Amino acid sequence: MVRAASIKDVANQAGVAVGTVSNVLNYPDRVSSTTRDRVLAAIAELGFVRNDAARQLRAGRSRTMGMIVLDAGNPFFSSVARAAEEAAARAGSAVLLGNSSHDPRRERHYIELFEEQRMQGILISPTGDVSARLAAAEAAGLKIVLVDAPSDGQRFSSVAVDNAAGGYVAVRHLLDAGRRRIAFVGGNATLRQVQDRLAGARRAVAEVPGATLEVLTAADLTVLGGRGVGDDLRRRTPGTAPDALFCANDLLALGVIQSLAMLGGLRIPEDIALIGYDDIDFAASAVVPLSSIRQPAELIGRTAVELLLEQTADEPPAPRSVVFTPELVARASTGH
Amino acid sequence: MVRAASIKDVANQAGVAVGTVSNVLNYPDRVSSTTRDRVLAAIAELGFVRNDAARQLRAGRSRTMGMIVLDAGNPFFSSVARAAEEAAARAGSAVLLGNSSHDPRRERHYIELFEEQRMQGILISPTGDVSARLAAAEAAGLKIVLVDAPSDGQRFSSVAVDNAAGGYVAVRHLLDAGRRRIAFVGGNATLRQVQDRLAGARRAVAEVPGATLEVLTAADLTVLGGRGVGDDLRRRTPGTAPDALFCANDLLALGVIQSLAMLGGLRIPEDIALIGYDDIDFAASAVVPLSSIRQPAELIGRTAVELLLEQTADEPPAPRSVVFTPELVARASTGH
DNA sequence: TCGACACAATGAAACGATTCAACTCGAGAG
DNA sequence: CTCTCGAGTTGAATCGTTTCATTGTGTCGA
Repeated sequence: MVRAASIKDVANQAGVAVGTVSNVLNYPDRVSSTTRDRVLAAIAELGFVRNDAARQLRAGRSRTMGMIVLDAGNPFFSSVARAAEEAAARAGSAVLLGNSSHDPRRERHYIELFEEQRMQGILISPTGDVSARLAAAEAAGLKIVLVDAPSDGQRFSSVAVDNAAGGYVAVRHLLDAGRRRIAFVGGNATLRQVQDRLAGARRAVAEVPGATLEVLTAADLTVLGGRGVGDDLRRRTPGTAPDALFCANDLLALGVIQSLAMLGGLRIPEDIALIGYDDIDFAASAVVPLSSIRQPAELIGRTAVELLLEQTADEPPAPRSVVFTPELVARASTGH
Repeated sequence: MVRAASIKDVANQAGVAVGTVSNVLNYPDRVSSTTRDRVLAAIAELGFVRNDAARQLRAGRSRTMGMIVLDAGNPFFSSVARAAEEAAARAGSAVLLGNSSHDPRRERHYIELFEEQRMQGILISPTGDVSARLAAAEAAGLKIVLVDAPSDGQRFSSVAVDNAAGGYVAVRHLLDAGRRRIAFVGGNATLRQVQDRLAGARRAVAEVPGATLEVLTAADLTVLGGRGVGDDLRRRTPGTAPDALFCANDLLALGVIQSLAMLGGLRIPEDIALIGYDDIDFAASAVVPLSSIRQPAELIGRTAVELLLEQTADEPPAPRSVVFTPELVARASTGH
């Protein structure tokens, strides 16, 4: 096969004009059934597949949307992505996924890729402050929806979960269990979600006299990063370690559990209580079942697609921000 | 903004011909530095972004490749995908991800999407027998690499892990621990990987007189599916349950652990030993640290991209099949 | 002074689909 | 028999880029 069949080849084969073939593909009712059958037969015979680049060039825009997630390996994001794909498929659209891995360079790379491809829009969980870059993409006609991030001054639609509330609930839960020397385990400090969870945590601690909040930094927001923090804690002199840990996500918390519970030293929850964030499927099956803050991942993904499709209308409404409320799930790691 | 800036607008702005702008973008050395600077200034001023659809239309093919995975929520696949993305980025290419979720319809949808987009190629973990569909895509010029699946008669390049060997090693390990009433927990029976792991398991059982192999079916290859199997086992009359379980993947095994160890009844590994497959990060931090069969996910992803790039050469070599060997990781769930 | 040569820059053609004004052809009305 | 109408079909123009043969310009050697 030297060259893929084009619409022109189909037209020749069927003995009709190219415009007619195009009509068969896009407006079947405009074509008489005999002609239509002849064209469809030619298409089947030649194995013709429409060239989306050409269609897009003429149409000015693609029908697919791009999604950029912070960590495709995090079950929370894969749930969000999956729900988004399904919602898009139902609407006759498609989602293609890029994984920034918290790396602004890779994120930028995907934004540019999507912009070059003139995608319908971008669903993005930003690594940090990319609003300038996104504004440029929007100026080029892409619709932007921020996912799991608050709207940037109503410029873009967004779907988020109230991270400050989540952080507050998590630490409040630890305080209610009688813990006072709380530590927050975060990673990349520039990440908005993490900042907000920390802010909520601070607010909860401030309400209880005598309670303190220490901030620990993990290498990254992964199981491995959490294991590192756990290793550090085990090396502390007894009594100086916190009596409760609030981890910025479940992966971190699972890493801490791996380090503490398996390699010995501190016991969970007796010596140190632990709560994570996201309530991923693995949280319930950890060595010590992990308390967590549940976020409605599917709902987030679905809503993100809806917000984007809303913006693709001829007269798009003003950008909207949807905020969900997270929910405490108490398990053994905090004494339940 | 009515319309995104085109190369023609840039040419006007800079006072040069469109061909020159194109040269600045693609062959900067062909252009004098003064002209180049002028063009670059115009590009910056207009916020010009190359329209990839037009470029592709002219070039005949995209520079990005599509990847279709069976389950983006499975950490094994997300590791593979991530490694592939990185390898592609290093080669100046990009990977966009689609998630078939074991659904042949969604898989087909993505294949067609990639074909319409005239992607460079497709990296795919097929759900079942899609070789006819893939052959059509190949005839249209896409390069195909089968990922985590054996080659289909050398027609396509492929990168796989010897699943039969993995299944054999897993069950051999259970037998060596003195277990005799083995059960295999699989899901979708049409999945080649699962079939092969079962075949390896059968071979190991056949070598030991008195050993038996029962096959249990999970609703799907997820944590939830495993939990269902665990619930069934707990309801069996004592003594009729198997004394060892080989799960087709770690998600299943973790689900079984959730059901058995947490809700009580059978103890792991005393009453029932357990081994999974993939050795995902969460395996080590389970309630009972999970023995597993490790697959080199990063290596698989990287190799897949290499095989694809190999095929994009002007004179592509014959398709190659790379097969890796899995490795036993023994932990507490089998008595270590 | 002229020709040869390299280097820059030009601009028309091509890629494959969609769009749309124009055309054809019967059927039905007058 | 002519006119109108509308359904069906046609094919040229268009989208934004790349390619490449052609033209223009300046330098150098003879």
